[in-house]
Amino acid sequence: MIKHALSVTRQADFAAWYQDVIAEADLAEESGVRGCMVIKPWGYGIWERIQTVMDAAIKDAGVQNCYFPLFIPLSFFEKEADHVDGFAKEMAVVTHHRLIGDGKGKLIPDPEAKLEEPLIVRPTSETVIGAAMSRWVQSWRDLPLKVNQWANVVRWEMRTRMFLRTSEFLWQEGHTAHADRDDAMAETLRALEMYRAFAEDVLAMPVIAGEKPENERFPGAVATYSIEAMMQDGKALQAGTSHYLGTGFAEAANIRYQDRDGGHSLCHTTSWGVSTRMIGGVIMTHGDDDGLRCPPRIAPHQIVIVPMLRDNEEDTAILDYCRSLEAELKALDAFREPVRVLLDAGAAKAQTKRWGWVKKGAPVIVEVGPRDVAGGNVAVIRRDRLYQDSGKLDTAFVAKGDFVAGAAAMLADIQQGLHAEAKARLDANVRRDVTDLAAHFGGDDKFVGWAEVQWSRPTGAVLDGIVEQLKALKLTMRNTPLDAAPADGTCFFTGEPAVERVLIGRTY
RNA sequence: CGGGGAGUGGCGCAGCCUGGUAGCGCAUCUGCUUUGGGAGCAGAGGGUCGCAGGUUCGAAUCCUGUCUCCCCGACCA
Repeated sequence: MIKHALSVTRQADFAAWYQDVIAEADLAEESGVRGCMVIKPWGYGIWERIQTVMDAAIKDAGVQNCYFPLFIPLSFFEKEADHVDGFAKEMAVVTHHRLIGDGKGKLIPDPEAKLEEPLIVRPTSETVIGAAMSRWVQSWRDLPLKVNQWANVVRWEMRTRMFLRTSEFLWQEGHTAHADRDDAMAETLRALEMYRAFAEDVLAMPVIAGEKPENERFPGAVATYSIEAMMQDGKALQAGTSHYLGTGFAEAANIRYQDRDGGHSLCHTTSWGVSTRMIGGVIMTHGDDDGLRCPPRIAPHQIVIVPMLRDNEEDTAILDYCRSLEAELKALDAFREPVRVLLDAGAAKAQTKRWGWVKKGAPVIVEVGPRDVAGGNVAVIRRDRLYQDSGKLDTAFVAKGDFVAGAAAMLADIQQGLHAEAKARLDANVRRDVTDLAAHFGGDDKFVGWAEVQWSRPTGAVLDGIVEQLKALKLTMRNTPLDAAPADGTCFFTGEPAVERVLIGRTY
């Protein structure tokens, strides 16, 4: 019987387990402000890694970073009807700019200081960036225009969950303007592919990229694409979105250009984003009953050295040995970056530190005690295979030089192994033989995955009916995978000839 | 917004029904003994019980009001 580091298992209560991982791995905590969290150093360190790698990919695509205001005038939203319809229910509004005492020891908004026009705390920035684009785009020579910002946004969600849906969250939002549909659509799909590759290669999180059905589109978009990841409980997580916005936003913000022939045309715009939700995805993709398993590429520390200090004269020798090990490891590259090493020489007990790093999911933990120093060894624990078959902690005692020589390859192996494990789970849980959704999703299986069915892509009332039918089973359509096999049968819902395949499942 | 739960040392909780000025575990500090699967023993410090009223000789406990957070649901880029 293995003694695990967490008190709740995934099998027993997945939701409680998720919250326990966040607490035990020191990723984040409740802030006392409704739906908002404090992201702690380890959690924020993961976000910084996501930012670093994603930012490089964004810049590689010729997109430039900018920063736009947190506050957006209400009138900006009113210009695009679908957009405001989609967000109206969840917008935080600033109405006053000053407080006064109410005479009872409390502060209240000063009625004299009411804003003439309310300001919205941005839920997304299409409108304010569109206003800038209308100034910046004059000629066909100004296109394409591609900007991105790293920012916080606020959406007043009814129900929040740490990382997955918080009232305030951190993200990047890319916004581009193009001369025509083809160029804008190419950009939309480029961003989608960037996200797919990022999720797979960096987060080790396999995803399915596809187009969202009409009812799941971003408010105001002509087409919305997503990457969908499967969590260990079989639910889907929308981990990134990319939208082709057509000319609607360009019309609302008056983004026009003069073409080669002297005529004026509306731009075609796109927007795309990923957020701190990705961290929730990493937790539910790679976490186990001992906490998080952090993929090496986003681990703030890839290798943590834990000296077994005992407050005696041996400590100096142990620390010297650890420092030389740290220096050797830091000189290495893994994934074409310097290896990130932490020598945890703090005052806590060695065992406490070890289990702390296990729960945080540091990919490799290296323990160094007096016996290792004497023998020139290190004791290595891989987070992706913590236990021997016997249930004992799997600590490998190897020569220090051998460990250093193989460290980069070990990190690559862990990264690859985590991906393979998650990919196998995704593949095994997408079912293409489902004939009865109620039976499949209503059975005793605790963690049902997704069903892929053929459909005729109906619209309007027929689509609404399907959505209602799925809703009764707590199901939604995730996306129509871009790389699915061509349709060759009839629609699961209407019986008409099918045109494509669509994924169905429960979602976060 | 509907349903449920919770606000008591840093954290997690008990006490409340049957009022008598607060207790436990973890953490912290000190000492000694330990040390490669989360140490043991002894001792110490730290809270006036979300907030505001009320009842009472006396309120964490009873009453009224109020605020906040969490969970489930509805909703949702």
